[in-house]
Amino acid sequence: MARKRDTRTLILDAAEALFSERNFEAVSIREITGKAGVQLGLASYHFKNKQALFEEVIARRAELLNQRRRDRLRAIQLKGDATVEQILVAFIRPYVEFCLEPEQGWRHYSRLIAQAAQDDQWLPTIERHFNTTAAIFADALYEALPDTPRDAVLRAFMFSIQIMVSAFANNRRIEALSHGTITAGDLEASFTSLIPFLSGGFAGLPSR
Amino acid sequence: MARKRDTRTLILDAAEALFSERNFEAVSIREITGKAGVQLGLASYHFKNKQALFEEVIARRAELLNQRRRDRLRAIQLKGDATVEQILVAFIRPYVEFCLEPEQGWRHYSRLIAQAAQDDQWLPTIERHFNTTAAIFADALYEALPDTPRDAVLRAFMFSIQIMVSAFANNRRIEALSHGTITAGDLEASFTSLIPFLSGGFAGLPSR
DNA sequence: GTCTATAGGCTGATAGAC
DNA sequence: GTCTATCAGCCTATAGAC
Repeated sequence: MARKRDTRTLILDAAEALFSERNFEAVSIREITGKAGVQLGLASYHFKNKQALFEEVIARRAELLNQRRRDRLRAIQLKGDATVEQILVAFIRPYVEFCLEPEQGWRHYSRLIAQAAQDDQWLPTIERHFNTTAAIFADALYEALPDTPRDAVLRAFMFSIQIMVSAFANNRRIEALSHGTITAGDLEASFTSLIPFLSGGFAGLPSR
Repeated sequence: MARKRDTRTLILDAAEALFSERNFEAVSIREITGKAGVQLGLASYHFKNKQALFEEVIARRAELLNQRRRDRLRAIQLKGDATVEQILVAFIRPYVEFCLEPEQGWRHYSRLIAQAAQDDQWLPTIERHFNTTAAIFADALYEALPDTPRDAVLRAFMFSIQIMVSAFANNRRIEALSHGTITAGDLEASFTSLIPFLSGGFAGLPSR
């Protein structure tokens, strides 16, 4: 018999799943607690209010992801000068690996991040959790591309983050345009296309 | 004295501006009619309901954008074989030019599209208005890259659309990471970085 | 920590006078 | 086409019993 997860976790999991499908405003607390199978009032008891619940969903997995990314970057840097491609893989591969876990949590999380990342309302939250590690990767890219202006490198890195985030958020528009040849949910295939595209993008930047 | 725009247009403009800042669900009809300076009931009179109003906001500018893009592509193709970079410019440049107009409408529109593009709820609407032209550009890219698998080209095109859309949606996260060196609202600078990055990305795709 | 009940407010949509 | 008034439903958040 599966051990009963505590109420807090039940609510967080349900919120994560629902917020990954729809906006913050489009999901009600009643819906979350309903899906979690707990009473309405418990959401307010465990997480002060709706906004704090959303932020806790973001916070719950952020540090684990950041840590995995930094570990991977450090491992590469210990072996010598890191290439742009290696740095990108260190940043993106953990995201894919977590999403590929049989449990659905990370997949929901990645979709949720995709929408939070472009909603001004959550910009402070996103920055608080992800900017420190993003800055470390930006520095690594500056080092790998000493002859490219920093602004150009940073812009390219932001482009990369945006594509990564949306590529793994199951954007289904590609299915119609490919007449069904491509499946949006095939994350390994997306990753395989993504890396050479991004590496090529950095290679295409003008030098100083 | 400025000629008074009709109520329909007032409502569409106000809705466009508000929906560009916040989600469909986060904006109320009262807020829209309030900003437009018209009575609440008029929104339902002119546009059956909230959903239809949102779709009309998307529809209003879509065909003009598509037409400009196709005209530009055709002009290039008449001069000989189009390069990947030329095709990308034909697709993206009209978007930038509209956004640079002094009137704010297109800027709001571009932000609105950025969020609608990744909300499953609006996928059918986005596909209805934009897939025909997107397919034309995909075909042009296939021709320009005959030795690259079509799936890879299409994926790269989708990456490009995603970056374009988010790059011009004023994502302000780059401002903190650049310590203020980069301004998110500088669309010309974004465009200047974007084109070589995307061209390089296509160049980095594996050949058959 | 959990449950019930409810307060208090805002929502989209409409009916009907002008 | 416009304006006023209102309905019925849903929302978040909380108070208080257990």
